[in-house]
Amino acid sequence: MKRELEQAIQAVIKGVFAVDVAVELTRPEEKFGDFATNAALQLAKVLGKQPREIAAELQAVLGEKLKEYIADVSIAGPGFVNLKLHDSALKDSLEKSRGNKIHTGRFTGQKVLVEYSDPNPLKPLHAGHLYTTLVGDVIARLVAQGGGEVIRLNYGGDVGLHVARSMWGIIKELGGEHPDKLQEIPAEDRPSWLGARYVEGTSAYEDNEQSKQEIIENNRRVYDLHTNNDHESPFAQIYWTCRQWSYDYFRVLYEQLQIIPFDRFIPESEVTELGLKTVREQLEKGVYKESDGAVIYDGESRGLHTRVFINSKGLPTYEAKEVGLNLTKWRDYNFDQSIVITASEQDQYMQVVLRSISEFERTAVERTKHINHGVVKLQGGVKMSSRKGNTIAALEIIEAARKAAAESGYETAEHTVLAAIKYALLRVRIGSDVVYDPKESIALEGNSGPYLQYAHARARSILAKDTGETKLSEDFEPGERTLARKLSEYPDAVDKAVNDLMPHHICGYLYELAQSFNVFYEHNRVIGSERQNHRLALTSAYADTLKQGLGLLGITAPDSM
RNA sequence: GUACCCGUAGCUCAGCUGGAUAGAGCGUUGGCUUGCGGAGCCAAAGGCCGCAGGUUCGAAUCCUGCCGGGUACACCA
Repeated sequence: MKRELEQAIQAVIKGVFAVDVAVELTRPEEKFGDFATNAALQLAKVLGKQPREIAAELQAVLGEKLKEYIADVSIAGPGFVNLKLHDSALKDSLEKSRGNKIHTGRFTGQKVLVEYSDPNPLKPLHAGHLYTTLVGDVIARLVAQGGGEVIRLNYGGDVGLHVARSMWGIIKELGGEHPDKLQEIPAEDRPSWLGARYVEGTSAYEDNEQSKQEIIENNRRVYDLHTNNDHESPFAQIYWTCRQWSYDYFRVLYEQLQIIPFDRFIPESEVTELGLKTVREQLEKGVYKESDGAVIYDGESRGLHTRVFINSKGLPTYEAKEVGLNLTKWRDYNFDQSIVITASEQDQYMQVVLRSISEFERTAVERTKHINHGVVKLQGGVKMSSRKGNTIAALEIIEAARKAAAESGYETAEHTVLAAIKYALLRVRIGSDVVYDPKESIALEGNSGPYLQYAHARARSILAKDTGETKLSEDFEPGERTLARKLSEYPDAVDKAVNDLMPHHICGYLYELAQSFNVFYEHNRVIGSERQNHRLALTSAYADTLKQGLGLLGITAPDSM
């Protein structure tokens, strides 16, 4: 509806003023109308006329040309042209979008890679992983909604200094390289046990020169064990066992979170060789340079940071592996678009890597989009650094939510806890930091996931009372119209979320929608009313829209709670 | 020091490709409610949109500077 009107208005403007402008309709306050355009304001300068004068001309022509849809055209303020739909047109637009899967088309026919979550084996999962996992899941859903063929990728560092640190802690705790001793650790303790070993290894690396050397040696041994395909040596056995523990744990967590499964896990060890090889090749072509025995990319002369890709020991750093990852994606998928979602602290680093790759694989980089997100803080605002071990663990967030649920005073199912967490993290614009308040997230009043679940269940319970005909009528009473108008905005909200790849637009819309319904419901009887069929239809459209929107956010909407 | 991000109500956040009186939620204060799930509804108080300039008919939104916070800056990821 919106798009048709925009095109029609654009054509009218061209006809009347012989000017091409991009008309974008906005949703003004209800008292002004259903749609508004500031085209007259924009045209004022071009045409050298008063905005209101232009608006008046538009008003006359639009009222005539669009009378099929538009009941009223008015001018307000400095020169806004406001359009009010006929009730029948509003009804049509509701029915058209009803039940149909909306494809905005932004990604139609495109193969789109979405990489997110990216946990490292042998390292604790922190709150940021939880966040990036949830955000990534929804972004992938949005791409699919936009008609894209989505491939979900999960990249994880199973080689590198961080692994070497954990290995150091593990071996020390086991009193030597004794893989058999690992069996003594109960399955449920393994994630936290590994996490503790990582923290020990990290402190040792920082505080003790001898330990540091041992860890550096571990790093080399881990790489070697991959090149030699070693599964036999005690060191290798420890490594593979603990690596598997981590992957098992990730899987459990993802299932708990009810995210759509990944299509592929790419461990760093899989792309290391390609990365190393490529960087060496491009070193000869002059893309990378040697400096102090290391291979670097000279970002500084291009306004970026200079970063090391291969260290002076000949081992690849994260940068070289990232090169390998990007080329692997490009070769394996030949994607139309590749989206990578990480914390914003990686932003400048990623720029360097991509910039370097663009010198020899330009198209791949042009099609790559890096989305930064902020960090998650628990309500007190504690900062986190996994290296220092003072991280908020992913589980802490979940436990905090459960605790708040237990104290909430209503019966909370697991799906409600999940809804609380997801919604709380998703409702904030991607890029800014998120302060997670467990109590607020689980609350049934206010802008929360559980509130929306409840709102949905409540509407369903009305519908369950009467199975009579649900049919929209041709006219709306004022209270009904406000709700219908809000309902008709759903495609716009989804559109916006898909185009910007910003889930919070959907959160905002859904919450407004629920408020609209509550107002309607408070003042208008549904069952037993003369307009029962009509109002049931409205309620039904509302429940479906809510459910569909929550679904896009990966949040379930049960019929009762 | 350099670069990037952020600064909107007591708190948590929308609004930022410039446009109508800057919006929500929580909290605070007052009211509604013997009925479809009141977990709601109605209303009030609460804002130099960090500060100062600039561009513009028009700036929370764009530009510059400053202040405050975060992050990253060579062999970690």
